[in-house]
Amino acid sequence: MEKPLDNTLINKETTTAGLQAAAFVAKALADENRLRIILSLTQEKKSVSRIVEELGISQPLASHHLKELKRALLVNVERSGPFIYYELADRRIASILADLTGLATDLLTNRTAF
Amino acid sequence: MEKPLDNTLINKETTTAGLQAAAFVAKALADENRLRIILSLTQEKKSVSRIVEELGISQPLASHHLKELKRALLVNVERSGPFIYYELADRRIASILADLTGLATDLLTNRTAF
DNA sequence: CGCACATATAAATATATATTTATACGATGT
DNA sequence: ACATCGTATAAATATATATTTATATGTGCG
Repeated sequence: MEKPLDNTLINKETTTAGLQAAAFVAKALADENRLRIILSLTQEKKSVSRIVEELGISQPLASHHLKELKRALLVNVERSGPFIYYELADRRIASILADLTGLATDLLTNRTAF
Repeated sequence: MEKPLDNTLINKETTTAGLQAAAFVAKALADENRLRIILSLTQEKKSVSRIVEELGISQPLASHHLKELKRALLVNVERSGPFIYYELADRRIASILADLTGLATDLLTNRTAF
């Protein structure tokens, strides 16, 4: 009997598909307003109007960025009466954002690990 | 005596500057070719021609993406004779790429943590 | 010096993306 | 049914970015 391949043990990040997926998601992270939305959704699920007032951006702009986040599968959407609530689709999103912010902050202040 | 503020204890990712920095770096991650370069540089520092042959992209294209990575402070550059070597500027870059790829792969295959 | 190689830059093009303004859609209450 | 609120979509514009092709710069060697 041959040992069956276990996909979870094949380095995901080495594959073309993996990097393609990563780039796809990274594009959704490559905008400050979307990062602000993600950070805001870290606390709890929120309606569009709530996000609009918290971030101080126009409603269509918020709507557009939420659409992008949804396209990248980073948020889930749920309707409740007239409100539409957005929530993060995965806990790791907040964690990756924190890591990214830590790295970026250090890079921009000359503090590097190597 | 007042307790002095310790910046390392103020959540970096909550500040506007932090998110700005994160978006700036995320932009550099938002391209598959650049992610392939980063992944390739995870192993060791490499010359442009080496990257070109490993990735199978044109030399000017590699040069352009390397310039972007440098602009985002993700790589350091070093000249040795006619060769120019690029290396990752920080160990966390590879780790964040791995996390991102893991998340993205799971999102695109419907496997979510929440 | 002149040639070959490694890399960068320039120019041209195509495509994508962010933002604003205006409008449409959908749900609720009267 | 109508008015209103919450949200989405459309259209217009501006800006950025990826890629290709052509050319320049820089280094080392005969």
